[in-house]
Amino acid sequence: MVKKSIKNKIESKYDFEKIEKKWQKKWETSKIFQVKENKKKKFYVLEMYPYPSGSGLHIGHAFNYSIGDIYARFKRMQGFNVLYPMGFDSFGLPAENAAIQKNKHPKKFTEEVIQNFIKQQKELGLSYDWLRILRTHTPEYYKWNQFFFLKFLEKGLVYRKKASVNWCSKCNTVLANEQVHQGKCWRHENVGVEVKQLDQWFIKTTEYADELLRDIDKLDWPERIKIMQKNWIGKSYGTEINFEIETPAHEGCSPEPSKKVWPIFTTRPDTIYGVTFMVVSTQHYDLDQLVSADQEKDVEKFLKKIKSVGKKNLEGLEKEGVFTGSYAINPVNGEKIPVYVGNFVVADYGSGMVMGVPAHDQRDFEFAEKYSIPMKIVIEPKDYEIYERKGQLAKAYTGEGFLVNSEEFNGTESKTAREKITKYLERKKQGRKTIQYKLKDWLISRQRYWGTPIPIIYCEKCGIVPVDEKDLPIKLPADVKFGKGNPLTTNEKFLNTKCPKCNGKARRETDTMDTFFDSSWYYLRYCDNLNNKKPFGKKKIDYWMPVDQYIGGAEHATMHLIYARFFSKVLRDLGFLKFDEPFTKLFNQGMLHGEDGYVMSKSRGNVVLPEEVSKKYGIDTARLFLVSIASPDTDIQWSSKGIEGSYRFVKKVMKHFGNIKIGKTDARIESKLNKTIKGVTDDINNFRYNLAIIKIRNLFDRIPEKTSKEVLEKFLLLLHPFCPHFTEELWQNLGNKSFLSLHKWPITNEKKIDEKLEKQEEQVDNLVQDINNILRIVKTKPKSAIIYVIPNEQDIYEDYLDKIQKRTNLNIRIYSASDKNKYDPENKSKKVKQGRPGIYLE
RNA sequence: GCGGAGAUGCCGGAGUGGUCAAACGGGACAGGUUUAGGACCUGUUAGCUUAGUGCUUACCUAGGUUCGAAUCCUAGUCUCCGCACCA
Repeated sequence: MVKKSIKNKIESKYDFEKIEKKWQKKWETSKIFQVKENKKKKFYVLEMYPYPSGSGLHIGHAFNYSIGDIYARFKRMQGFNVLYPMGFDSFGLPAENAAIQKNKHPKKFTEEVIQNFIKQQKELGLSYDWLRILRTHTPEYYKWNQFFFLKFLEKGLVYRKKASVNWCSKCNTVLANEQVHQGKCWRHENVGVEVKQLDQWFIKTTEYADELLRDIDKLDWPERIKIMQKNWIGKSYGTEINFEIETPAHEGCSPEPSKKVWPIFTTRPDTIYGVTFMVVSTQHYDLDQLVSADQEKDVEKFLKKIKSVGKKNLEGLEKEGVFTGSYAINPVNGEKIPVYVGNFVVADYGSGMVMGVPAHDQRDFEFAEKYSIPMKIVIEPKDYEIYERKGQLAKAYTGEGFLVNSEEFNGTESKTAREKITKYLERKKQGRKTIQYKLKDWLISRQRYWGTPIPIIYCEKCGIVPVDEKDLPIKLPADVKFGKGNPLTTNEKFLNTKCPKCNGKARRETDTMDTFFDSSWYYLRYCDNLNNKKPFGKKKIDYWMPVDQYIGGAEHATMHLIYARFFSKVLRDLGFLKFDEPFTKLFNQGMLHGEDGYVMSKSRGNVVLPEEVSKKYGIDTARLFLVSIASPDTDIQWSSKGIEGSYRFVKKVMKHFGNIKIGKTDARIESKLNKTIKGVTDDINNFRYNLAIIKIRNLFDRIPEKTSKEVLEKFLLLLHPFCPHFTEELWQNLGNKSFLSLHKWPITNEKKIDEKLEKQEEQVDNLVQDINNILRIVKTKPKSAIIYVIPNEQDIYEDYLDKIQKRTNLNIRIYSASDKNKYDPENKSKKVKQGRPGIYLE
């Protein structure tokens, strides 16, 4: 009882809990953050929507969302019509697994989690337009995934192909790459993951590779993300060369010896005379055709060995291979060279086969050395040293030089030879100039339940038939049995259907879509999320899109951000949109680490919950602190002591506004105010929130006890995006009836910025320092200070008299140096200079 | 291997040619206030030196450019991140 009353006494001055609840409620009931298209200029602020995980929000999320909310509030105050929505990426494997573990249906589980998320997000004071919420697991949303899939199919951007998947025989299901730990299933340590070939759906992202690459330069994105995307797309120029390959007769499949032309891709056609072998990937789907009867056993043995090693092994894997029994003919000189199958060739880059030039490629060199394949030098560098060592190659020479052992091309410089040889091959119809990308087509099939069903039907007569648009959505059946693999494959009700073409017996596709499909267009749906006739209305899209400011983590640099860009481009070509790029600007926030320096996680036990922080300091303080630690694009660390500093500031502001006296303003504070407005506006615009807050704090330190209402109001405006709740409260206390949230952002009045006045501040600081310096040195304990100033500076120091007294803890008297009646026992007035007064302490 | 980012005082972190012994916050220390604790206020926080001064050493290391470098260049060390046998 006693304790409680003390607590109340202390905290009665700043009851943040009450204030925050009050304003959150007011914002909600007044619907001020709900937006519609209008004549104002729009601004679309978007945070990457979260995956609703069971553990809820931690303070790191609060950091992420604060960054966006501050920006949205700022832009709103600047007069833009701001679209700032939130939604949930609610399909996906983790939900399915979590649901299975907790024996709860994924839908129920997910929706409960989302409810909790929303509650937590609302408590952070985020200014979302909650009417625009979307959840990807609802048929209202995923219907359009299916719709777009069909559109893509129509346009020829979808195809079906065999591809390898990770398969656990115990789980009886496909595993995601993250679920494969060192070649074993994540749940069954002793079950090796098999690589199975399954028919899978692909989207032709590669069709847009070139445009995706080209348009990167248009984007106002962090440079490193752009570079990552460029590398990911990986464009390289080279030559495609046709090698004829002879495979000896093979009883059963091919009784006659077969001849087949294989194209290979190389960036170094200048080394073609140095080819001494060929290597095909172990994963190549046509590998069988190359293997002769004699070599069949060896190859099989080798393939088995490779598979048991596991797909993704650590670096430094030794290059290995075996002879296939086939020979290739070098198109330039007719040489017959052996074809190997090797573990170091990537199956889906180029044609899955490479020409081996051991003298001029390090990988080929290692392979040739191991299997004693001859090496032929065809490029000689300008300095001959490399080759004179022991008469043998120590390593491949991969640089430029002049051609040797290359018949008519001898003596040509390697760079020109690339052109010449390519042209030569083109003339002989044995090759052509070409471009290769590292970017691969997008495999969207997931053999899992919790995702969008792929709208395809397999008819016994007609084969693969797309679902009719009018039959969408193909709903995910609710009543399913979990346990063994994808429950859709055993759900007869779902499986059995009729062929839309012939009305005959047919089965549904049981694969669902990769959730990156969902996230590739969700930003469009926000613009018109309640539309049940179309994915979105054209007018609305034209008004709101593209997203002006996208905010999210760098971990999405290559996946989501490429898919979304691709999707937009396709939709543009399908006539749905008019723009090329969905996200004009991108900001990558840093990661918030726990107090121990590690990433926040439950298992580490370093998770800080926003509720806890809120309870102790209020969410305004938490927001302020999170963005003042450092620039928001760097990784930051939570500090339970650091937040005290922000709390102190907030309390100081509350206290100051608790006993203000409205009076006149003066040039000094006006200058400081306008300088601050200018700086803060610029800082927020560029996400330098930490610097903006420093400027705001500096301004606050200069606000006198008695000042104009306008100064106080402008201060609140500047602070509002960071601390929306208590600033609203103080705004109201000043007698305002309207929302601060809707008030216009202050505009800098350049005329009022006076550098002279700013300099005077510095002079005063210097004086205080000087006095304190003397105080430190002097052995006596002076009680007062006499200051001698040049006559025209007298006013400056008198203005600051109170402050100087406070900061030095002395009585201060000021005399003009020219004053004849001044008290000056030690003649210190002699020391007076411009901007530097004389000081006498006693 | 390739590509990217970075290294600042006790800590976090600004600063990217002079206005820098270097913003701001935290911590520590000192003083004030207070019945006490807390809270609050003020100051100090590289070293020496001085009634408010001056000097030296300082922004990863070693060189260099410059009248002048935390900031630019060269080399190196370390840290973090992305891709990874892409022919």
